[in-house]
Amino acid sequence: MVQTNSSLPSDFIRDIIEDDMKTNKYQGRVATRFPPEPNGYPHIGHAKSICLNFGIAAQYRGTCNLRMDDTDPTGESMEYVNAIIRDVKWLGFDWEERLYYASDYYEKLYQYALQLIKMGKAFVCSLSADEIRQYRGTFTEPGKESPYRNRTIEENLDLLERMRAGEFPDGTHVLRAKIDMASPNITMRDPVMYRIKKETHYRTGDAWCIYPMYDFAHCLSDSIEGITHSICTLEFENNRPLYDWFLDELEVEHQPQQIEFARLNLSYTIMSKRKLLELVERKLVNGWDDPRMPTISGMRRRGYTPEAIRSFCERIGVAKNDSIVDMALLEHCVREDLNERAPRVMAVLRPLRVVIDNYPEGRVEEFECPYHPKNTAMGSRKVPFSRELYIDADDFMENPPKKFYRLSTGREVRLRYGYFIKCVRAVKNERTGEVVELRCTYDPETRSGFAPDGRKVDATIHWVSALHALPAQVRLYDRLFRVADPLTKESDMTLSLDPKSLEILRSCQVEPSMAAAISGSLYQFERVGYFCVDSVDSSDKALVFNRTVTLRDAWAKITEKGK
RNA sequence: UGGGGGAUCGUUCAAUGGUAGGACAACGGACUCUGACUCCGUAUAUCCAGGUUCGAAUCCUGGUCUCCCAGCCA
Repeated sequence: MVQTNSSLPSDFIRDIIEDDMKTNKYQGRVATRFPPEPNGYPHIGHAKSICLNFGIAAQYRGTCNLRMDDTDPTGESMEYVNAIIRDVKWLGFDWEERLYYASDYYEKLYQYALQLIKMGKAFVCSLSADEIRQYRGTFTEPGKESPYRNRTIEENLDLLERMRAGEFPDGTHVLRAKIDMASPNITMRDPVMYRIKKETHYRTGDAWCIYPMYDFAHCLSDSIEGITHSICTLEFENNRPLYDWFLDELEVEHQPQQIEFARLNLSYTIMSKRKLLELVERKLVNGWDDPRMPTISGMRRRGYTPEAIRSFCERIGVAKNDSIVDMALLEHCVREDLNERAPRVMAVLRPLRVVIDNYPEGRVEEFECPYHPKNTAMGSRKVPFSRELYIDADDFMENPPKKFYRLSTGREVRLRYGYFIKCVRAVKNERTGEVVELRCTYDPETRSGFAPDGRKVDATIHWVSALHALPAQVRLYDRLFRVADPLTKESDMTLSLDPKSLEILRSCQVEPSMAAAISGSLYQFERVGYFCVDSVDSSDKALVFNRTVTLRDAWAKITEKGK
């Protein structure tokens, strides 16, 4: 059972379900489904739907099916099916043996179509796609009936069979429901049920050359599976009368109800599968699992956890308002989870050499450093200390502003889990003026991290021993887009991509305990952020880390304000 | 323009005729061997105009804004 909070969530959909339970509408049964089309990788928006559907099923002791809504061979593939299966599983949900495919219902759906024809409720239309569009009318004008609308049942039956048999080329005929060309709801103006597509389907191969449309296939698939609450997004609200129409006309024994909620939008990213595909195909990102992508696989590679994503999906709630959730909330959920579970280690991203003049050459000490400041159960590791160290270049300033209380010439700081050191001199590159090395002294009395004379330091900084540290590459990931809503107006999203969304640091130094780091494992680099071992490019010989998310940074806010 | 939805702190979700509340963000403070975590505190909202009512975010009337629909996509 997946439940991040102790309190059960409540929302308008769960209210409907509780009403249905009270009135015994489905004999107390709750059955949902998550119905992705396998034409792209699932993203965080899908995660919202997954958590909703599986969450509801678990809460009401019902079931949730995983169903591939694969009614259009164009763009669908097994690669996507596998990605979907992997990601839903990874998120922590279980459909048991109920993995279904709309394509498995093709024969049943075809029989339903025949039935509709026999009832005089469907007909084969031989208008071109263009003509159908023209006949459909507009928002303000009613449509015109197709001249083929009154074909006899026998003729329709014959034509549909021949469509199925492959006698006609693409686009020459479609099967349409006979409803009402004057309906103010355009969805009801004799909608297309089947089209001819002589394309190989990734599962059914060439067995079919006619494929059912969403509106026809979806409601019947739900009915076949005994779905009680068919939860979908807002844009299908217009389709609900049609969803019901097929089920009513065919007098199916089980009639599910469709309920619509607002899809997730997240600031600083995009959720359109088409646009995401475009980023991948144009190589503007490094594949579907690029850590900057809002895909589940991208977030996994970035170091986000299923727990964090589930917690996020619970917190954002479920409603019918169009909204854009602040990315900061997702990041908060990630930090909240990682703060608890990530072992602390020290890593220096932009190394600045420090020489401790009064520390004996060749001497090495080891400090016992806990992996977590509050959870002692996480244990500790030994970190070597020697005369030459690296600290982060950010932790030294030659002319520090008032509120900077890290290292500067003449100032003393504490090395995390180590000694107090004082900077006596900054060595500069004569040409560039850049500080290339710090000469410091240490106070041997401060080994515990405290001074016996009670003096205090303003800052504690992280470090690694130059002799013992391991080289590593660190990839600094940030939000993909510079603007909160990259798809506004007709603007090209490409222009909003943030070129700084990935910065690769190739000369980082991490403490030696990281030699054993396992692929995908998560760490907090103390005072810097959360990082994970890249699951694709990292190896024992060449460590590669991805920045999952920065730590909250009060200092960054201060410097930001100064600007 | 016809039809279908939606409007509550900066953002998001609640309040189902009876004190407008939570989370994130922001700001201030405490604590701190992580400028982290944690803790405490502060400010900020009912789209507008009428009406019903002892009492309206909620009910009624009229407006305004906004999203979705004219794929042989889902």
